[in-house]
Amino acid sequence: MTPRDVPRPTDAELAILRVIWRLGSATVREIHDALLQDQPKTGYTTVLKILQIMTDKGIVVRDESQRAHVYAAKESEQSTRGRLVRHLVDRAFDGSATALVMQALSTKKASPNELATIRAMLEKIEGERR
Amino acid sequence: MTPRDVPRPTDAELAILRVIWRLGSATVREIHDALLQDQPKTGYTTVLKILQIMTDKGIVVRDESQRAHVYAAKESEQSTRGRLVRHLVDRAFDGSATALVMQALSTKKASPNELATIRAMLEKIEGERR
DNA sequence: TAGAATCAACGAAGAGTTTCGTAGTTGACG
DNA sequence: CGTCAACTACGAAACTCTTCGTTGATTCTA
Repeated sequence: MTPRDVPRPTDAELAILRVIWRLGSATVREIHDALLQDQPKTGYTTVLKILQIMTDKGIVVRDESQRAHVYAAKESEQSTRGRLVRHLVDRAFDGSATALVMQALSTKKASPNELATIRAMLEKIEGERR
Repeated sequence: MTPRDVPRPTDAELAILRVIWRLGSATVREIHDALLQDQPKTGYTTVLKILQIMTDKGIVVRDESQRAHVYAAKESEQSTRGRLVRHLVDRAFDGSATALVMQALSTKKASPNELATIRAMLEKIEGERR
């Protein structure tokens, strides 16, 4: 029940997770095909193996009712992203999420639209504060 | 000259790097002592070994003029943080730094002071845009 | 129904990470 | 000058990650 015991996904696992999140759930074949659209050519059995490992780790759940097993993510994309951010903040930003935000803002240029989104988020937070 | 060939630091390497950044430069003994202040008890030779590996990787440079070698970071904290953020953005946020900013803002509560800092950064970016 | 295609499972190899014990060297000091 | 402390170097062990070949079972199809 606690998402704490789900380990952070590795890079290869995260690439697979992103496909699953996008599709909702998927078979090995579907994931493999989706990954082929991107740069790296990953073998079918490699994807299968990683999914089996992820099942052992509890990162995904497997529906075996069909011959082609269907995999789904156990944790939401939002929640996983949160854990990854928290880990980076702790490892490299002395626990300061603000420092990471500053870094991210200065690194990449955001569109006016995105800036407005961030601004709205700031106001929402400030609104909750008072 | 290009910072591109410097690999991203691993977790253990990053812990050491943070000490070096804080002190400017340091010997193995100084780093080891500093790390003992934190939770994990790491052996002296472990720290030494990782520093040797980091030297091979080009993450740090070593001054061997003294018996106790003095290590310094090759890349600034700012620059390394930038690379770590970029990596996470690419891996987990579809390349959208804004999405990561939103995630970081919603995850952690920032103080009014920090919010003001972020707001100032936003205005600076918007100022540059026009 | 026989052969082809598809699938999961398994094992193993190779690379990278982290840990630390041991050995050998250098310098300080009584 | 001999001993002790501090230091670097080396290598190995344990572990994880990633990759893929092989095997055997199931399903499709000509």
